Amino acid sequence: MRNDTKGKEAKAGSKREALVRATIQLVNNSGFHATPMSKIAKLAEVSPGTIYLYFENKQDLINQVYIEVKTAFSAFAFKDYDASLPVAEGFRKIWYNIAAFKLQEVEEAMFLSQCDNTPMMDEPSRQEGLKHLRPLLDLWERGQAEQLIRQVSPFMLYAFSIYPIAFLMNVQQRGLYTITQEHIDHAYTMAWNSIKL
Amino acid sequence: MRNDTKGKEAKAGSKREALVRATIQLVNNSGFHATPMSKIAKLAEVSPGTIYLYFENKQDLINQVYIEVKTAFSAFAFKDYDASLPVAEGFRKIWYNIAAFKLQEVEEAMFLSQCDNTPMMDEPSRQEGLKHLRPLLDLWERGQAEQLIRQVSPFMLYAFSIYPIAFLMNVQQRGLYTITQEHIDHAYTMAWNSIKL
DNA sequence: TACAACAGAATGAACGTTCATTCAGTTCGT
DNA sequence: ACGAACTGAATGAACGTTCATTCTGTTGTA
Repeated sequence: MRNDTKGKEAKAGSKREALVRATIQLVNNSGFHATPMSKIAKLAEVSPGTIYLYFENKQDLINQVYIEVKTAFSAFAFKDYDASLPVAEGFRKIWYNIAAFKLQEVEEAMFLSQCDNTPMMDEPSRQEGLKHLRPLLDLWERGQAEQLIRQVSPFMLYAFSIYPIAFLMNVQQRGLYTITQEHIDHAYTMAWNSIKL
Repeated sequence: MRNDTKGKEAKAGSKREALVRATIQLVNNSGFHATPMSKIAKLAEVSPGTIYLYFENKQDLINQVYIEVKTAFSAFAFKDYDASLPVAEGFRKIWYNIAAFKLQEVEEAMFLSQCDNTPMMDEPSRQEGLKHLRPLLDLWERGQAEQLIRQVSPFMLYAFSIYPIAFLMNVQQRGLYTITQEHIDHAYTMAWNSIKL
């Protein structure tokens, strides 16, 4: 009768899922305030009114999508990571994970990048999203204690080792540049050189 | 109609100038699509209709402001720079200039950062703004020829040495972090370490 | 008087959100 | 087993508001 392609889980969440996907896609192409709810509804093949069954309003929609994507990002970033790894190896693992996320899950990564660089997100949600980075901060602290990593603020470490990946993803997405595995390896070296002692 | 070669520019241009300033300030706080023309007019102490004497429409307003700010940025970035300088010294000069711009002219820098990270700017204007970086690209090329700088794409060099500054400016602006001269010197070392051979 | 700069009200399109209604599926009395 | 009663997800037209842009009249100046 209905979509039997998946189990019962597909039924309850299907509309909401479609809305989340549509939101990510449209916000990427036009930005938050330039994408009307009507367009999101249309792309999700759902009536405008249905959005309000799952989300309080437009801001709540964005906030929920942001948290969801950020959570997926963190899961990806710390996959196979183990806090008992030596600092250099742990960082390498996390860095490559993040790079893989940004280059494979482009839609989600672009969405995060836009949320993090514009006033469309409210501060509480932004703070919420920041929490997920804890393991990386801990790793850095340990690296500093062991004299392997520069004694500078985590903001600085992030700015020079992680943030650049977002830029590369952006230019690649605009078609100005194509990133190969070799580029990624170079990028990793540059990232590590900037933060290592 | 504008650009009168007479000396009355201060008066003739005063409304336009006020509009440009107001646009920068409001777009920084709320983003492009969330700032109505009426608010821009109010902050500039001008009537909404008057905007259309100086700008074709909202998009044209943003484009013009973008180009103007980008031009100011470039002038700042290459102040006292001389292409005959040794590579390392030339890069240091430009890097410190850019850092100074981002930390002194916060409003303008934030505006650029937002334009460069969202779909609010159309591609032609973006290309136009990119041209101004030529001298830096030339410097990097020379550095690569002299085996001083890694053999990677300028995008990569930019991502790791310049782009991070924008991140630091952003967190400082959000009040999460305060940047001192010492931080800047550390940041410069990190930037240089990431791109040098 | 003539003309450009300007103000502010007016306009119409587009938006976020609501709500009366429909519809598919489940429950329950028989 | 069967259909009437019920449930809540889903719809989409409609509403009030906001916005970019235009229109009309006023002011200042030569």
